[in-house]
Amino acid sequence: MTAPPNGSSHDLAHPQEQDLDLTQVLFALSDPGRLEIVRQLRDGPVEMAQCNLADPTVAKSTKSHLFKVLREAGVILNLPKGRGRLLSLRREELDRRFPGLLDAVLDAS
Amino acid sequence: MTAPPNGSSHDLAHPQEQDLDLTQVLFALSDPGRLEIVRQLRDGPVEMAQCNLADPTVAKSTKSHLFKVLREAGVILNLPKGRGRLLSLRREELDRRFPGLLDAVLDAS
DNA sequence: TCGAAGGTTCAAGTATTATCGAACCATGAC
DNA sequence: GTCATGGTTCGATAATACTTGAACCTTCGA
Repeated sequence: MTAPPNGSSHDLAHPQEQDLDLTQVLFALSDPGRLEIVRQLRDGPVEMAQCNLADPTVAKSTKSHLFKVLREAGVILNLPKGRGRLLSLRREELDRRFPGLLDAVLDAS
Repeated sequence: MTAPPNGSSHDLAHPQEQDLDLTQVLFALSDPGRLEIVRQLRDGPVEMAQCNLADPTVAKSTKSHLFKVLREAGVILNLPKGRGRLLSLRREELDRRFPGLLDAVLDAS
């Protein structure tokens, strides 16, 4: 097969802005580990490999799961970049859909 | 025993403002049923007996549990009133502790 | 004092989530 | 190619959370 499947590259599913659900977003943010991740993305995209949790003992499959919950809730974007992945907050979409929510959470002590 | 235990009346525990935890609050709000309750308290205190869920089939013990989660997270106040209970949002405390959060959640579509 | 209304708590079963190792896949470096 | 790096997914198990009936408590009204 010489023809590449076109747009292959492990593409993960992201919900559309219109499908974002408030309770799902709140749930995604309601875990300390996931919240920690979100805070790290506050100032811009971060490569997953550089995105470390306070607890260094957590398995990589567990870490992957945390990202999955955030992605499926529509909180973050997880795109392929080189041999790794680039993570970013879906700020604009979240702000449009739930104005003030993300800032309130990020600003909270 | 003629002497009443003084301040008896089924007093439920409520966390202090300083002990409110963001992730716990977010978790409490991340359930559709609980969110529904919180919305009903938006415009002021409501007696529990008048606080009904969309789904009328839910058992009273289940309902009680929903209120418990909200209370233990510090989202609502649950005080005795007559033979029932009066529920209210802990608005001021939540606003002080997590500015903008409650409004963002309540205003969300 | 008795009964009914309104709620909490307990115990037990069910469902959902978290966690991890192992297997697997893609990319870039060589 | 081959190998190491970086991640995802799967399957299993542990931990949480949800749901409910039963038992119980308190308050109001008769």
